[in-house]
Amino acid sequence: MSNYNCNNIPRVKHWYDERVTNVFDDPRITAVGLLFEAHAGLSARFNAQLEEHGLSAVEFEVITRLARSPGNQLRMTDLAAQTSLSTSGVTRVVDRMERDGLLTRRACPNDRRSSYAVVTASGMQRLNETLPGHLQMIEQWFTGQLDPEALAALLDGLRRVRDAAHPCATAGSDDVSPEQVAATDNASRRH
Amino acid sequence: MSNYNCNNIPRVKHWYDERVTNVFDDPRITAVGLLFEAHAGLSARFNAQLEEHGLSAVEFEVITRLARSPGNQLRMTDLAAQTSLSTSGVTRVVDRMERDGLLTRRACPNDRRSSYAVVTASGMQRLNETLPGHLQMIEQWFTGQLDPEALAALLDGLRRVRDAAHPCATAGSDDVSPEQVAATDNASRRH
DNA sequence: CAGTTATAGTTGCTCAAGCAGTCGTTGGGC
DNA sequence: GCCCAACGACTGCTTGAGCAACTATAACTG
Repeated sequence: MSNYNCNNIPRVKHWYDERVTNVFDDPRITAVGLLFEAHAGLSARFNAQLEEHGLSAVEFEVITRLARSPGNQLRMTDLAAQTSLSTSGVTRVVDRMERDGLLTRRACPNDRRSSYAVVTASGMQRLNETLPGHLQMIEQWFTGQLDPEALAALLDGLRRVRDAAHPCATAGSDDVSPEQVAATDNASRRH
Repeated sequence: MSNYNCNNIPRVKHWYDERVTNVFDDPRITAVGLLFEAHAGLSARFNAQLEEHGLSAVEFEVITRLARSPGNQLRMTDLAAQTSLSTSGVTRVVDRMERDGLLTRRACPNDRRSSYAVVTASGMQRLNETLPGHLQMIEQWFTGQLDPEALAALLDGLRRVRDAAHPCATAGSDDVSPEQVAATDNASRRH
């Protein structure tokens, strides 16, 4: 669904305010629609594949960000910062993932307030099982859809939009971005 | 937050599997990161502006899709199809918006199972208050960030990705897309 | 060193959303 | 005309997430 007729609307005029009835053709609206739909479509594909491996998008992002960090670990707060989850959100994801054996908590030696979330061997294994398929999905539905120049142009445009609109990601390192894959939804509320 | 250091990780090797430690540089990952972060950034900006007018992203999408439909109304099911909300989700959003006076339900004359969600005058007014600012946001954070050719290239790329990845939107009409603005999150689960 | 303030993480509460089940309605096959 | 499958909307239940309050620790200030 979601296809359907998607409204072959005859663009009727209304007594209220006829601006409203025409405004929807605005190229700006179309542009946003494209970006958002591309995102939604990719999310859907990715989620399906991740689910095959028993991971939600958020979990995948969490485990990914941990795995790429030194020692396969990150303090809860830093994890929150990277995942665009709130700290309480992180507490709970880590709860679930710890329960599932993918992660463990480890006390931070120099700061007794902090604790690390650490990927377990089992978590690494899960990630290794999941990643190749994930990359393949990206290739199949995204990067592989365009020839190199078109892709470069697309990424270039995206980068500029990202740099403008994304309140943070720009700050820390310049091309940090890799794999917001999960964030996506939540991100909205916080920045 | 979410900036922070975003990990200036020295890309340590681990005994588990060194693939994992390098894989994160993969350009495919970066590509997805850009798209998702651009989306997240724009969502955040848009949400902030919508909130000023007392609308959530979902509500904005709902009212927008209704307003652009003949008679400013749509059957609940069709609305669900267009918004990438489940039908029960639509029931509830419409509940809330009806409570807030933005929408009304109207019985469908020829099919007693169906009912229409209709935008009220107050709802139209709210939309009219909200839209100009919204368009301005799009301009400011998205389309205005790129010169015309770059924008065209970006949109072209997005369209191809969208057409490939978005399970539906392609079906009904070909450029239906306008304003998934809200969807974005949910979409994932359904397609 | 004492007292204050800031930080890290967790927990209670609320809310939005989906799924699955329900009820009424419709339409097709006989 | 009767029966049964399909459909449209709604409701109960569960889940995931954020906010705000709370606790313990750390850091600062005098």
